[in-house]
Amino acid sequence: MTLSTYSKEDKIFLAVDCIIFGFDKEELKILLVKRNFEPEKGKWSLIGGFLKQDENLDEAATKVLQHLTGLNNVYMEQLYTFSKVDRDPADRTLSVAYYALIDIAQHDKNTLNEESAKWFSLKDAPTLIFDHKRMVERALARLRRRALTKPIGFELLPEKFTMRQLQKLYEAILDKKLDKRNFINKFNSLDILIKLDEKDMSSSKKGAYLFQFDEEKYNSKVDDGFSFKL
Amino acid sequence: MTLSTYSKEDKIFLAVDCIIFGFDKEELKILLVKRNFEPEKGKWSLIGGFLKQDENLDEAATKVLQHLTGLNNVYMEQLYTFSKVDRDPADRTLSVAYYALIDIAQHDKNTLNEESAKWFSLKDAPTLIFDHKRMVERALARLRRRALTKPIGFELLPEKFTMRQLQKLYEAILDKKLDKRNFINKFNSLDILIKLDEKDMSSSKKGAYLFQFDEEKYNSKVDDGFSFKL
DNA sequence: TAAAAAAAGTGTAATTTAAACACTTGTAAT
DNA sequence: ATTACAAGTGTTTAAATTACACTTTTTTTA
Repeated sequence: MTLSTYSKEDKIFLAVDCIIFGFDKEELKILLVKRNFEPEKGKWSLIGGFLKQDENLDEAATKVLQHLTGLNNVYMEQLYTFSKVDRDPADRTLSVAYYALIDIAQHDKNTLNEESAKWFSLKDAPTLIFDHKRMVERALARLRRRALTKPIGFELLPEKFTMRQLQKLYEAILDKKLDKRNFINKFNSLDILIKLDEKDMSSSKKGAYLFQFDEEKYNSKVDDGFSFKL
Repeated sequence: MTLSTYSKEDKIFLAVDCIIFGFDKEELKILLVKRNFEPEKGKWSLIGGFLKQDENLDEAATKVLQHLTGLNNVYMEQLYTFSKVDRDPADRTLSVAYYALIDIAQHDKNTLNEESAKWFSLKDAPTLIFDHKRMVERALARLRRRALTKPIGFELLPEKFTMRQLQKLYEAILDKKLDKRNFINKFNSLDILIKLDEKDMSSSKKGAYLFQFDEEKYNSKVDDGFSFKL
């Protein structure tokens, strides 16, 4: 076994691109950047980076996220690897797409200085470079499936949220109206939320109770065979 | 835009590895090969190959499958990209895993000469090189999910099959016993099978009617909003 | 200060879907 | 003619999902 074991094979550039989802009151948004290098400089793009020889993909994606948002501990999942030969006109490059869910509010403070990054609602996002549009579509499809089977919605909300906010979130993800009572009954039956004594007064005179995801309880229920299913 | 646009970035070897599933009467099997090059020469491995500069991943995976099984038009799906830095001791290599479903019977004829390839039932598969075991686990998990929401089971069966064979297949995939009547009722209600006038006499004196997947009907139902759900 | 407005909060009945369950039929072998 | 073996076939019960409307709380305004 020598250093040249695979020396007859091709080596290829590997990019990591992130679809960063946020949620803002009523709708899903994605975070895009104005590309500041060629090719396609100045066009809107997913945020990305290249994979280094000495890091794995999760690390590369984490780095990209950390760099743009200043956030660590972000929910993140590998999505798909895009490999069309001419997807990047500059050079042969594969891209491994990741998607991430962040609490848009937490992020806002940090990013205001980032001139080149901007949140777009999914509906009116600009034209994206390369195959990034396909990446977003695939990410959205994955998010929809995942949201029904894993409690990942909370990643998009502040730690404390009202049932109404939670419902609006799911309505945005699934792109359909849900029945208020059925939604609440469903979540109550799952029994993974903590009802706080605090109320959110920002959206009504009466105020709405705040809830929190009880991750510990969720985990122990999972250990006992429970599985989240909306 | 010059040829050296990305010249400061690293290039990396990219492998494609295939988890090939087959079904043999009662159980799921995977096709493995004895690796005939270093490192780990002589050990059991998934079948794989390297990605060339001028092909995309699907093409590379198709080539791998075609080469080993002699089959074209195989059901195949990209699974996940494995990137641990030291996953291949010989050199830094990423591997994009694909899984494929083939009719084991169709394949048998072609592969008998292939000395180094062998079918193993999932339970008693040998130790695999690198991270191939994880790949198989992930493929199996994906197959289980997929089989419940897409009519892909048929890819593992001959064109004509009995309801009992179909049931055994799903039992193998899901690793649990199913009720005969409920299973048949379910498939009948989906209304995507053609009942033939032929019988299979190989497993009983009475003989069992053969069925066929009606792909055309399925597709047109999908166009009308139908979705397969077992 | 009574009425209107605005969002929060709450339960039940109807429908649909999934699960449990056992006997009869047809044919070859003895 | 009897036995053995897998094929084939419906109904009942339970569980999950869906549809649906009024009351509460508090502020604003007439």
